[in-house]
Amino acid sequence: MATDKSAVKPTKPTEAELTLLNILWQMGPATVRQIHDHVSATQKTGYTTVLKILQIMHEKALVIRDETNRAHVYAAANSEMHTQSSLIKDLISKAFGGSTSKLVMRAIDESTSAEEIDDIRQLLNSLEKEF
Amino acid sequence: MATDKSAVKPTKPTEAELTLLNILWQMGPATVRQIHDHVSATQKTGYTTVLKILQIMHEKALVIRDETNRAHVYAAANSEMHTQSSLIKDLISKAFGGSTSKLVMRAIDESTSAEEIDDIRQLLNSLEKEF
DNA sequence: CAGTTATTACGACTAGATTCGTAATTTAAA
DNA sequence: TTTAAATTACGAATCTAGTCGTAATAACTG
Repeated sequence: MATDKSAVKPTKPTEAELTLLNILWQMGPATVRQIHDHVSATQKTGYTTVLKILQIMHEKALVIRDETNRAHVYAAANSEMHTQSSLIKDLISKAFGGSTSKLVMRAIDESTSAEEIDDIRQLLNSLEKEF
Repeated sequence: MATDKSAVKPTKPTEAELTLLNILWQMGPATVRQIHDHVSATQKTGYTTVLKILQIMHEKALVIRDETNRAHVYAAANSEMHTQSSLIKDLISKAFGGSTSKLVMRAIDESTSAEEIDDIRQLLNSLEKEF
């Protein structure tokens, strides 16, 4: 599988990358220091580890960075919504035979709160699809 | 309580492993030859590659195998439903902040067919009795 | 300016995933 | 029984992810 740098096809983030993206979506643009401080609250990860992953994410175009100042400022290249859609489509195709309804059936179980089910119902109602 | 090899927590299947699991769920128990023939229809993967992955999956307890005959017969250790639930829960926690409704919102878009949306509506309706 | 500190760059190392070639083994056939 | 074919076992090679140490660089302080 060739890695063509010119073909900027959106890469699927790895687990560590997704962790950092979640932080960036929450914080907005941030320096490595800020991101590391944030991630350190829950994990014991070295500063240079976070830096390295952000550099790789930059090569993959998962993040953009502002190099104006000494401390580069990183930001997610794509919106949380866009990335979530991409991830869920990937899972639907690889584990649910392309069936969205099958996925929803598996997603909802006894641990799903009544509030969440209500939210889903409202979403369905708002979809006035013509039959 | 010590870690018992027979009670190892099922690991998350990798992508290649998920491909083989999909085949096993569809075909039922099968030999390496049968599995390879099936996978060869869409990919050009060597016989020993499939064999090796199945052996690793066996070590991980993702599959069970019957060694009675010369050609071992492999079968998925867990049901498709169980594995799907596990995968979707993993994604919900890592990319959707634990919110099932958020996932469902992202899963449904313009490419979702009216039939699928209808299936989801019926699922929601069947849940209504429980509340 | 010199020394300290903060940050980035570079590369090494481990672990897991994926690939497949070759050897060993078993079964079947001639 | 000897040969051929099919299958499993083993291990090497490559690739990606994740980890972090150390060097280089830039900025700040006195």
